Amino acid sequence: MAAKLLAWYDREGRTLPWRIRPGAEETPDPYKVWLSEVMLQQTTVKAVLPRYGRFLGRWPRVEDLAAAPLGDVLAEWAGLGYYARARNLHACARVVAEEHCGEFPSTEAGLKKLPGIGDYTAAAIASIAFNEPATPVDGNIERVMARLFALKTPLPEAKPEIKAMAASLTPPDRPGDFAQALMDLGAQICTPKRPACGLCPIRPDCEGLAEGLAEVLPYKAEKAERPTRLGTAFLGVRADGAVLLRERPPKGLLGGMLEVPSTPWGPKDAAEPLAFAPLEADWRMTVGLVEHTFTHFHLKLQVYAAAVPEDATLSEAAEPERCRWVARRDLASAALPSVMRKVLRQGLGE
DNA sequence: GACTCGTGGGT
DNA sequence: TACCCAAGAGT
Repeated sequence: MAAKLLAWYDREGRTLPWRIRPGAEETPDPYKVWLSEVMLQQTTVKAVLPRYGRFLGRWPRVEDLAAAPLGDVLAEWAGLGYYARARNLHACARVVAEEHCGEFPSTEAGLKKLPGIGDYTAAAIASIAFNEPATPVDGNIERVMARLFALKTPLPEAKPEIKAMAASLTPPDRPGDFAQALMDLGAQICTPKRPACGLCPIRPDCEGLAEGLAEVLPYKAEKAERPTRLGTAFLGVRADGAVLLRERPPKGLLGGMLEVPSTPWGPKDAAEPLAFAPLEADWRMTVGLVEHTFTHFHLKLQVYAAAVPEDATLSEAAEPERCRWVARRDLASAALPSVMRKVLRQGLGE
């Protein structure tokens, strides 16, 4: 099975900037493997491609990343989502630079001690960058294994079983290529919907296909429904065009990123939203409603706007020590998450 | 084990 | 439209 899959991978595998082509002389750079793996966590290859190049160009070595201010890293990450990844990436770079002389640990166990590196990423780096006999299991590999073995146990209950199956198939000589081959198979052939079984190199081995279940596996536990949260945001604009923004607390949702100041987001609107305004002004509801969907809730943000004088005093309710005026031309490169870019786009016109 | 934590694209 | 889903980690 592994041999057939590897032969397919050598022939049909994707060419990606962080990947060394099978058979090449070059040896993988653990820094690049790590960076790509963290960026790819729950994120599509398409979304990562342009960001990976920018990131690497700005911070070519782990020491460069370690020396950067966190705010710069968050700004570069803006729009990619799951911002704890960027915070952990930065923390991890500092640990590697300062405590490991700039060299990543080569074992799965050593890697897993680092911030932002969990089961999957530790096994991925160990196998891909260091040729260690580790078996990463991502969503693709879960799907491929569930189908290959016609596994009817639903996820996430099936995870230990799947890990054992994948480990039993991993060839000792090419663990990293095998993992990447499974991931490419999952991304290109063994897709979640309408898998291209006719093109699959391991079709004869697939018990799921034999049982007519390839398309419906893996089974999954039902997920909770998403509630809706409401809030009111205050877009203050100075005569020179600068916008009032605020840094969010360092952890939690959008931690460390910039936001348009707002009321807390709750199941109901604040009774007196204006009590949360960052300053006294003629707030008007001209912008309207901005809607955004996060992983586990929908947000409906009512946006007020006001022209603000140069000498306006920030109110204590807005926590002025976290506030700053940002020039219009600096917005593009600021640490603004997508939901806040949506607010600005709608509020500043376009 | 169950939550929290983003975003954009595909169906 | 309303889901589903993507090279998951931390608590």
